[in-house]
Parts: sequence; structure tokens; C-alpha cells
Amino acid sequence: MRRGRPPTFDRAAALAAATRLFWQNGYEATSIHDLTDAMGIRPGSLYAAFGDKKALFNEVIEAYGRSPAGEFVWAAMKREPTAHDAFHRILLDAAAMYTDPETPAGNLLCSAAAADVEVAVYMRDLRNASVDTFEKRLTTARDEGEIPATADPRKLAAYFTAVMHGMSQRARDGATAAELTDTAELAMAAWPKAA
Amino acid sequence: MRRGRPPTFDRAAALAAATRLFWQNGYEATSIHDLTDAMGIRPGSLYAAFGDKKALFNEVIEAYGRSPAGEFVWAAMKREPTAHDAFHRILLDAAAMYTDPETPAGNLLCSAAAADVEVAVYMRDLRNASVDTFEKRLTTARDEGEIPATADPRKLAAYFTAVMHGMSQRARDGATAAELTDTAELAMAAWPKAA
DNA sequence: AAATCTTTTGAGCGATCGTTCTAAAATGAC
DNA sequence: GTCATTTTAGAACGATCGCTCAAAAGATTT
Repeated sequence: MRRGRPPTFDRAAALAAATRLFWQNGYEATSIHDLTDAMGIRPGSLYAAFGDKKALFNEVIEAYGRSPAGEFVWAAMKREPTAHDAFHRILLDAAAMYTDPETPAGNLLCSAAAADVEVAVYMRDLRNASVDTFEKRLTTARDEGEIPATADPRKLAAYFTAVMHGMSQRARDGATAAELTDTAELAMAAWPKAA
Repeated sequence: MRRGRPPTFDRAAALAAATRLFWQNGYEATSIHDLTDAMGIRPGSLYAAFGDKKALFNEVIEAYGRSPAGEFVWAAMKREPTAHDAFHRILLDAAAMYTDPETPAGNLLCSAAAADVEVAVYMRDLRNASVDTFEKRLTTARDEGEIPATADPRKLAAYFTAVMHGMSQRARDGATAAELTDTAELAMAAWPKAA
């Protein structure tokens, strides 16, 4: 059996506590002291279990990406039969997720602003990735004839990304689920129609 | 004449340098050391001229609000004859302003994330103010018959605010003026049409 | 020139930052 | 019981944070 003193804390629970803090306050504004307090451990344990602050944050981002709050975009892409339904679902889910009272408001990738260049680039790339994801789905929709050949997948992808990120900011600023749902419905007006 | 040793630095230029730093890096990520370096002064002079860091930031926000980058929304409201033209102009101007190579990307009020509660609330209120501003203009447009009576000024105002803030985020993430202009045009598809 | 007033300078304050280290505690192996 | 191993607790490291202060410097007034 495994030798040595056994750990006294739940690693997953500690990671969840760290996620909440980073999500709420951002990367630099969350101190190691804040983290150890919320995670119920001492600095030595944190560094032994997660490396350093940056490694912990990376792990938080990864776990977030696999959680419902970070995965709903891909989930909608898979489940919804048409591109229209997928984007509609994505925006409606965003309205609900970003205002979920169980979690901090908005999208972690949009909220947890980081001054550290390495972390900032990492997060920016993840945010930009949604443009490519959206574009691919829209290109498929155009090729399959769901949207007109004149529609521009890249432009639409950039637009929906901007709306989604704007909704995150609105949620951070106190927008309700109802308000964001209305915004989502209005945003769908840009969906390309047959000429 | 005024007695004592005369100041050796241009207050407005120093404020502009501080604005650029806060805009680029945010409130807490900009240190007094960064500021004194960029402004070409020593801490004592900064505190004598501007109070403390928070007061300097407040002054930066105020100056920003009177600058083209902060005032273009109200300018469009005044100059454009119709609400449609005003919102169209606002989004197009945002696309240009947020990607102006002469200034940091995005909107200072969206970019300069602050952990300090007082500063965060101050900025959040300023961001939220645009919803009310938009709503008033849209209500007028509805009363005057420019948009249908069934249109909801509040929902539209929230939508345009989300788009604008999303465009700021996109600009921070490297979106070009052309991409944001396309986003602006697509966003106008939500403009209410006669039923 | 002397006195007065204001600004500049640069050191340095206490607090907090991320991080490391040492010693005690708690386990399995022998 | 003794040793090896791992985690714990808590002090403490150097660096940086926002900010202050005493002394020097540069100007006007008398």
C-alpha cells in the first residue's frame, strides 16, 4: 500500500474552491492566502499538490473546460441537428450558465483577467478558439445548404463570439437570466436567410 | 506670481501616460512604479498632483469619458437624425475606436478590470449606464414611430450593450477593425422592422 | 542677500505578494 | 519498536505593493 502520511484534503474539492475564487476575482487578485483559506490547506500542501499558482490556474482552466459551464458550446454542437438550433441553444445556454446562482457570474475565461502575459495569452487563445469552432460549424451548414451560399461563416462566427463574450460581461455587471435570454433571441436575428 | 518651485512636468501629458497604462494593463496590474516611470515623475510628485492611486484612476476615467474614445456614443446620439443611424454609427465607431492603433485595444471601461471593490463598482455602473442611455433613445424612437410599438426598448438596449462590450473583448483579443465592422453590420439585423 | 513657498528627490515605511523550508505528525514496511 | 516515506503546520524568505517623509532644489517676495 501507499506509504507515508495520507493527504487530509480532497483534491477535487480543493480545485473546485480554487476555481470559484479565480472565477470570481481573477488570476492575480486571488492570492495564495485566499486560496489556502478557501481550500482549507497550508501553502506547503498547495505547492506539493498543484505545483505553483500558475500550474494551479491551468488545472482550474482545464477542469472548467470539462465542466458544463465550459463545455456547453461543444455539447450544443453535437446534440443539435441544425446549425441554427446549435447556435440558438448555445446563446440560450450561455444566458442560463452565465447567471447560474451556484457559480460566479459570466464565463471564467472572460472574467478572470490576468496581467501575467503567459496566462493572458493562454486565455486569449482559448477565447479565440470559439471563433474557429463556430466557423467550422457554419461552413458545414453552408456546404449542406442550411444557410445560403452568400453567408459568410467567418463573419458570423466572429459576431456570435462577440455576442457571447458580451453576454458574459453583462452577466458580470448584474444582468439577469431573463435579460440575457432576450439578448440571445435578438442576436439570432442575424441568422442568414435565403436571399 | 505663483511662488515656490514650479512643476517640471505637464500634468495633462502625465495623465495621458497614466491612461494608456491603466487602459492597457488594468487597475491593479498597473503599479505606482509603472506609473511614475511612464509619467516621468517620482512618487512624491504623483501623490501631490493626483492624490492616491484611486484618485488618479478616477481622473483617468473622467478624462477618458470626455475623450473621443469615451464620448462617441453620446456624439452619435446627438448627430444622427434617426435612432437607426445612431446605433449604426455607434457600432461602426466602436469597431474603429476599439482597434485604433494609437490607443490600447478595446474600451477602457471594459478592459481595466479592477479587483478593488470601490473601483469595480464605479466602472460597472458606468458600463451599465449605456443600457439606460440606449433605452431612452429607443423609447423616443418608438414614441415617434421610427420603430414599431411592439419593439422593446429595454431588450434592444441590453442587446446593443452586450454587442458593444463583446466587440471590446474581441478587440482585446486581436480582432481587426474589418472584423469588428462586419460584426457591427451583422448586429444591426436585430433592428426592429415593421410587423 | 535673506526669507518664504512649492516641488522634486530618493530613501524607506509597513503590508502583502508568491514561494520555500524545517520540523512535527501520521502512515506502511521491516 | 524502528525506519522510511509522505503530508502536515507554520514560520519566514526576498520581492514588490501603495504610500510617506525629510531634505535638497528652484522659484518669487521682501
